[in-house]
Amino acid sequence: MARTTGSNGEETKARIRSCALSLIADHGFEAMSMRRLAAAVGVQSAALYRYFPTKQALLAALMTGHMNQLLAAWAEAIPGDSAAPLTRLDAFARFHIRYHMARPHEVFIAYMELRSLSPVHYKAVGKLRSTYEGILKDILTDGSQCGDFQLDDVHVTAMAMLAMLTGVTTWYQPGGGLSAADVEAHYTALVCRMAMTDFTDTTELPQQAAR
Amino acid sequence: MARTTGSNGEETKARIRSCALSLIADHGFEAMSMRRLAAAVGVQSAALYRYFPTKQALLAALMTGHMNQLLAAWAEAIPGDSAAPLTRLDAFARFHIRYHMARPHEVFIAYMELRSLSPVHYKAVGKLRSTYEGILKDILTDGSQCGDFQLDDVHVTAMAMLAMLTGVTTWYQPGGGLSAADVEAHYTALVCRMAMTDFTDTTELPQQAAR
Amino acid sequence: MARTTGSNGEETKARIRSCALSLIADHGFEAMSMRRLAAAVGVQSAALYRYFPTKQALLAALMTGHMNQLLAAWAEAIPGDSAAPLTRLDAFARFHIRYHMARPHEVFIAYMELRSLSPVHYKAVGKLRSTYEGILKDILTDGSQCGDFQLDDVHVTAMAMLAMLTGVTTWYQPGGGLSAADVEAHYTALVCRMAMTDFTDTTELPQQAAR
Amino acid sequence: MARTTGSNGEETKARIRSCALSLIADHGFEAMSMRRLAAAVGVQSAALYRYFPTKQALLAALMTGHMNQLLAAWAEAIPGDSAAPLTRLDAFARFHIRYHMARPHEVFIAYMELRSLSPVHYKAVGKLRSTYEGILKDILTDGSQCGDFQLDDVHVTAMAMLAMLTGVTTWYQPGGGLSAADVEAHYTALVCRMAMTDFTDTTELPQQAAR
DNA sequence: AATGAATGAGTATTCATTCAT
DNA sequence: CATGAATGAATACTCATTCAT
Repeated sequence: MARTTGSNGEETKARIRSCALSLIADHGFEAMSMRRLAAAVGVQSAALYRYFPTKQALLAALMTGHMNQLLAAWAEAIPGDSAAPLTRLDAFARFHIRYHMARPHEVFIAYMELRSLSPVHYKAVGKLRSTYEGILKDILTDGSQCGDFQLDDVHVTAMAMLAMLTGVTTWYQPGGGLSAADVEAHYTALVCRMAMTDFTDTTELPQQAAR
Repeated sequence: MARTTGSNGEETKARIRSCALSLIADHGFEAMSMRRLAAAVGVQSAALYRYFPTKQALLAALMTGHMNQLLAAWAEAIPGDSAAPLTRLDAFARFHIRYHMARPHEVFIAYMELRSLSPVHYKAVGKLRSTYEGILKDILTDGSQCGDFQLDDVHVTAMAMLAMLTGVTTWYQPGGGLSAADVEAHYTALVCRMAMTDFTDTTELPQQAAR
Repeated sequence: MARTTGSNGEETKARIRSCALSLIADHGFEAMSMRRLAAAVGVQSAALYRYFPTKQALLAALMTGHMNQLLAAWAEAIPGDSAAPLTRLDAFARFHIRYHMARPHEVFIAYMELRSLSPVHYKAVGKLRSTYEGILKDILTDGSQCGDFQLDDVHVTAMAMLAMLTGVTTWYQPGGGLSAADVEAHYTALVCRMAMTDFTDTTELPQQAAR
Repeated sequence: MARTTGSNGEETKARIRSCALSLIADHGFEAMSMRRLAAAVGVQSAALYRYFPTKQALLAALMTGHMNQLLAAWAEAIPGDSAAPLTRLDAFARFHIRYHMARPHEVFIAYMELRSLSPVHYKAVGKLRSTYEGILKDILTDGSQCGDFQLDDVHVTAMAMLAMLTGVTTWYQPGGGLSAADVEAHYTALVCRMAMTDFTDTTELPQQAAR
């Protein structure tokens, strides 16, 4: 036999992508076999190679796809460079949390499977990641320069904020006592506190408090 | 050949542990083959099985070992429950950052390979993890109750802080412009800001700022 | 390489079966490695798993296949329940000897590798075996009831006859002084003697003779 | 450590033998690992090699041991060459059944694991086996010559009798409706019938019966 | 557009055996 | 007399991938 009647290339490709996301999120990229993926999609494994030349290419497609969509989504949601830094920071935090909580599979994979990428793809995804980090760093730099924020180090603060925000996917389970909106509000508040400055430098505080 | 002259069980076991840490950190647990591990240790793969009955058992030993050492190290470093919450929070943050920056392999594995654990081991490690999280939560709760901290939600804040602190291992490279002491200071400051309250509730700020 | 030009699934499967029969008969099931089997068939070991999911499944297929063919062959050769018991017994003995001498490999395996079967398969094969034993027991029972045979115990006699008849494969080598037809005649005669009764009960004879 | 206090060579050797008999009977020789055997005995596997230089040697020891004991036991039980052939046949049958039913493990192994023997050991065991078969053949020959038995072929008859008698171990389970004495009586009767002649040649009977 | 048949390299694990102690 | 540490070869089985159809 050959072509299954009624089969359609685009549809199959989309099914492969979504099945792969589930399987990788559940078992990890290395642990997902092309056979299992094919079974989930409902084709023979040989058919997968019509759409993605290698397993690596599939992972790369998933990850760059995710990063590109993330950047595109931000471009749409963007409040503009002209707004006040705190407004922009708040918007960024809300956007990030909301976007990530809605796509736990993609996010998990984007962070966990970086090491499974071949050097070439790793570099490409790294670039997209840097672009995204740049958005936050620009906001922090602007706020720092105009005096709205007081930060020890823009880079460190940005990395800390992103780790914190992205970390939500590792513990949040919908259906518990907290709504997604609650989480979004709490995390956004924490991010803003981290940037705001109206309190004495904390590196001295403990000693004071210990007095 | 049989027993190598001068070979010693305890030593071999330690070498297996440390080689496994490197290899898993670099390639992931699934991607580390027992053959490659044996080669790194300098024995035949069959020899590994004298020390760890399965690959799973090796991972579990590594992870529970790490968590137990972490808890033991804290118990030693502990400033006592009687100190002021902010002092204790500061101490916790510094301890966590310092401990984790010194053991990037263990930390990476402890967070990345949870899913590779079998259910039984997963549960065991989960318990140890909760114990550690409990330390921070207790500090936050105490600070909240005595009014030193003002927090929206102890659990959310604790999770956010831990993700942020632990995240340092994903980007920090010694030898850049930042010293480990700088990073420790910055992160500790951020943690304290997240707990301190002497500025208006940020959930309202953005709207104000957007005016 | 991939698919060999002109390769055909059914053919490969048949070749696997027949090579497996030879190898198991020669070395035993446990001692036959899938590698050696693959080499005998002329494929890579991985190819075997397209046809039989496990080594166990291959053994089970061989053994149930043998038993089913044996039962089918009898159903075809059957002289009918209406014939005289002695006629039927003679027919059974001839059939059994002839069938077994023609398939020494299958027979040897069917008796020797029972213990290598997993419990599930063991039970299935056991059922088929009982069905076959039932054929002989029915003949003996009928002959006993109509007085043609005089038997101490139908079950014991049936077991004894089957062990005797099947045992031929352990020593008979074609090309010696005895033809297969001779063996068939001799064994059939022995079976009939075991069932016939026109001589004094032998359990008393030795004592008499010993007098 | 070295010698376990109180350990004794002869005792250990005997324990190895008896544990090996159980394990081989249960799982087969190939499936019994020296490790499992050592565990059953309560020593390290290396210790086994003090008593048997290889796994093969252990099997050979078990099998030649069994055959030698069998022959020795017959020599003791022997009723003498002067008795009447039927008496001697009866005695042989009773002896064989009794001896074999009492040692199912040894018997099972002696018949099932012949193929696991290396050529050298196979030949040695084969010789002992032939000696034992010779006992029966002599009885049959004597009975044939003096006219007490009428046999088509001494060799075929002997083989048939031995297969039949030995087969008892494959189905008899003590504790059912049949006592060991019953089985002995039934089998002995069958053997005697096979040798006795006072009924028309059975090879012609079926045709008659089919009339 | 997809299948059915196959490959070759790899997996974790187990084996009988050895030898320094 | 026996152990503890190790070996080297083997085991059943799985993998990503290929290619004729």
